[in-house]
Amino acid sequence: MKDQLYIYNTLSRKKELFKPLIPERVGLYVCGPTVYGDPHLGHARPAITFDLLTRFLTHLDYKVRYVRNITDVGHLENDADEGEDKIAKKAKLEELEPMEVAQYYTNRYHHYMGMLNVKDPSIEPHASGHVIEQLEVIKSIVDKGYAYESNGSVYFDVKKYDENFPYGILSGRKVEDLISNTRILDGQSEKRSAPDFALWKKAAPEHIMRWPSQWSEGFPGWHLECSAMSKKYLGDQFDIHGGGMDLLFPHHECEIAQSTVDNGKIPARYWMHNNMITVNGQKMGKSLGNFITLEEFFTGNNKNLEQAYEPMTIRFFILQAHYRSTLDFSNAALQAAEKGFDRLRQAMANISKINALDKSSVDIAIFEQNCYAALADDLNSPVLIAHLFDAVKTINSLIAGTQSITQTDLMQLNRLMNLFVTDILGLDVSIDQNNGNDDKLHEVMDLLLQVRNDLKDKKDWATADKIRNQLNDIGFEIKDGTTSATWQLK
RNA sequence: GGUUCCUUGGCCGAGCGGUUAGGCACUGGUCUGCAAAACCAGGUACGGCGGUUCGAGUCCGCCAGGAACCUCCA
Repeated sequence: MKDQLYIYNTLSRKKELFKPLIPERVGLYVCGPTVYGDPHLGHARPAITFDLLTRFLTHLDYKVRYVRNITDVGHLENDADEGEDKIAKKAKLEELEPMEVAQYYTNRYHHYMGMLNVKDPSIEPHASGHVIEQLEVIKSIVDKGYAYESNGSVYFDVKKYDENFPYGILSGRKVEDLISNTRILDGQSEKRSAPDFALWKKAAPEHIMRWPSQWSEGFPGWHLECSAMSKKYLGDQFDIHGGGMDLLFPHHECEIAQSTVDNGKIPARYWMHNNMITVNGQKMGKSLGNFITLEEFFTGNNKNLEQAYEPMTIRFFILQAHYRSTLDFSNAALQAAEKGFDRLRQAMANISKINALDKSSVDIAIFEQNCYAALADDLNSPVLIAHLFDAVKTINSLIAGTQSITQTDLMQLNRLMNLFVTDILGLDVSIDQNNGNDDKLHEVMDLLLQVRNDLKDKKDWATADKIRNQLNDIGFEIKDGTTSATWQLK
């Protein structure tokens, strides 16, 4: 199984067999959030995608070191020459220390990712805590002659790089095109050429986030933190680099250029990019202002939401699409996901009600094989889920008595459902908190249903229906069986 | 303008040359006092036009429409 995982590599634009540099170990670096705003649905996608990846790799017995950064410096707005740091800008706006802003949104990010059942990475380095490492990378690049100083700032020399290395191998861009297609250069530009990018930026007097360096008091450039921190925690070269497709260019391209000069090799061997979540076919994003925060999804407090959605509905919704496809948000799609997930969750709870027989009409081995094959095929979670729904049908049929299963197969079925649904897809199917874990409530409900049963025996349908309807209004779903009834909270 | 990619049934979404993806919704049946749930059954879609092939949503070309990136963005 381990030697059959195929991953789509953006570098080659092909699915490739995954082979780690060091057997049994995987080094994974994923671009995390810039903490200057509340986490929205778009942030959930890479978090869940790479959570699925680490869960699966871990299941395959790899020892995974998962590094996901927190960007709390850098990421200039507008043109580099007049850019303003996003965190600093927000801080000024809210009259806070920049670190207060970063801390606040970092906490929020952690909280909501936790609700989505996203496991913490092994290391979560902050850019602000790695300025020294970033300065070292700059020095290394300057020493090798691929960067130049200009007015206290340091820029990466893309033209020179392109003479000796393949600039654009990830995004397919050509330097000449970049030069000719860039808008008219700012007259005061400190850059020699349009595609050059800042490694170090001299701070304007009003700029509050600043560190000393041999060039100026300033701050590190956009793309540097990932080069510096991946090197520190994963080495000169590691296995997988992940992030959103919108980071492909220029961020990851620049990262490759920096690290290649610094270490003499491309930093990661497999580059994975998750696609965007869209709203009406358009990317959900901070700048477009069409994003819905996770808090809003969970409370329903947004004009575009018809209702609140549970975190697991959101997770299921995202996993129902392949990570490399765009996923269009709509209430209808989310409501469909909610119902589908509920059916899956219900079936999971019902496995315990199945009676084993001495013969199986179901083939568990094929089911298992199908599930693994789906995951091994570039993490095809929608196909995996399709197979899981086949199992749901099987479970329901077993309860309905139209199929049979042996004790051995039943245990295997139970194990596999838990493995794929809970452990690997990370879907929390527990319905405890939702089902009233109050013993007294159970007793009262049982009493009520017993009374109703007596009414039914007397053919007092009016009163029996009244009880059922009103319980329904309160939020209890009543399912009548042939002899007794069961209930659950909706 | 450049680079990359997408267009599948009522909706969401798989599919990588040849047999039903799956979910939601819908229709009929079974069960039920009636419902609900569940089970059984049902609808045959692939933007347009050419081409390759015994055979094409699936490969190639052209056209139409859309998206992402080329400024920060997951």
